[in-house]
Amino acid sequence: MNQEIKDRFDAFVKKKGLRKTGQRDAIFRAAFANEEHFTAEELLERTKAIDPNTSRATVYRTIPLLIEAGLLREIDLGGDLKHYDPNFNDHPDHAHLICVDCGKVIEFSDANLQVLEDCIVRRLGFRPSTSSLRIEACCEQLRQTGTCENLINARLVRRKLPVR
Amino acid sequence: MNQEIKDRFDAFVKKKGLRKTGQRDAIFRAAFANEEHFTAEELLERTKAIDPNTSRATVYRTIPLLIEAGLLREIDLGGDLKHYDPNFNDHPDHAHLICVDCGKVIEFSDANLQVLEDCIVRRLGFRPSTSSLRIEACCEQLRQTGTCENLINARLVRRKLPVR
DNA sequence: TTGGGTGCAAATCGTTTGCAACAGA
DNA sequence: TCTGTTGCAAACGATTTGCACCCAA
Repeated sequence: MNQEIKDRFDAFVKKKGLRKTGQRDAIFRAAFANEEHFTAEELLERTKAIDPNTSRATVYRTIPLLIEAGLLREIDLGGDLKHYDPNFNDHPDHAHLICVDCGKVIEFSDANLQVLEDCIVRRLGFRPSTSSLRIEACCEQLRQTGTCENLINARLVRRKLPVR
Repeated sequence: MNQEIKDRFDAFVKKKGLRKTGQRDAIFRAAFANEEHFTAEELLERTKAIDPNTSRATVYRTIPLLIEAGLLREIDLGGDLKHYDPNFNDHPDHAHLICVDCGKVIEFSDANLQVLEDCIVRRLGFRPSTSSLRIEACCEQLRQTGTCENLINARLVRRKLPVR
C-alpha cells in the first residue's frame, strides 16, 4: 500500500469534515493493495479479507469518495460491469489496450498521444480536462502460437512507449 | 433514414435466418432517423412514435442485433446509462469530446490520431481492431460569456480536423 | 404449418437508500 | 454529546427472461 496516497486520502477525509473509520481504512487498503483493476464486488471481497465486518453498502459508499478525492478512476473495459483503476496516481496519463483474444489489459503511456490529444482539444476550442482511450486489439502471436509472451504471468501489464 | 444501411440490416437479418418484422423495421427507423445518440429507453420512445405496438422487450432484444450487424455502437458518454451511436457507418473513426460545462457532445475525426493509434498498437505487438476515445473538456467561451457559439442549436456537433 | 418473434409481467442483478444502532472527534 | 457512519434489508432501475400467443416464410 502506498503511504503517500493514503495520506492524501486521510487529508481529503479530514478536509471534508468526515471521519476516519476502520472500514474506510480497510477499503482503501484493499483498493490500493496492488495495481489490479476491480469491480465494486471484487473490492468488497478484497476488503472482507482485511476486515470481515465491512459491508457491501459501505464499499459502495466509499468508492465515490475515493473518486472525488482524485485517487481512483472509473474505467470502461467493455462488458457490463464498472471497473475501477487505482493506477492513475502513479501513471496519470495512461490508456488501456484490451486484447480481444485473451481479455487481458495493457496499460500504456505515449507522450505523442498526450500532445496530440491536447492539440485536438485546443483546435476544437476547448481546454483539456481528462481523456480516456480504450483500444481493442488482436494479439497475432497468441492466435498463431496459442500463447503470448507479453501476457504470461500477468493479468495487467504496463508499457511506456518512448518518443521517437 | 439511410436506405443503404437499411439494406445491410435486412441482408444481415436474412443471412442469420431471422425474420423481417414490422417491429424490427420500426426500431431500425427510430435508431437511424437522425444522428443523435440514444439510450435504450429513448429508442423505445422514438420507436413507439412510429409503431406504438412495439414493446420494451423487443427494443432490448433488437439493439444487440444492430450491434452484431455492425451498424450500431455502444459508446461511453460517462454517466450511468448506456448510450448508442448510429454514426459509425458514415464516420467510422470518429471520437467524442464531451463538454463538461454543458454536457454536449462533439464528434470529431482526426487523421493524425488514427495514424498514431495504429502505430501505438503495432508497437505494442498487436493488430488494431477498434478504439474508443472520449475526451472531457471545458469550454472557455461558455464559462466566460455564458454561451458557446459552437454548440448553439445542436445537441450534437461534428468536426473534421484537417491534417496540417 | 412451423419455428422464430412478440408482449407482458416476473425475475435478475448491480447499486442505492431508509433507518436504527454505532462510534469518531 | 453530537453527528457522521455503518449494517441490514428493502427499494430501485435498467435489463433480461419465461411463457403463451402471434405471424412471417
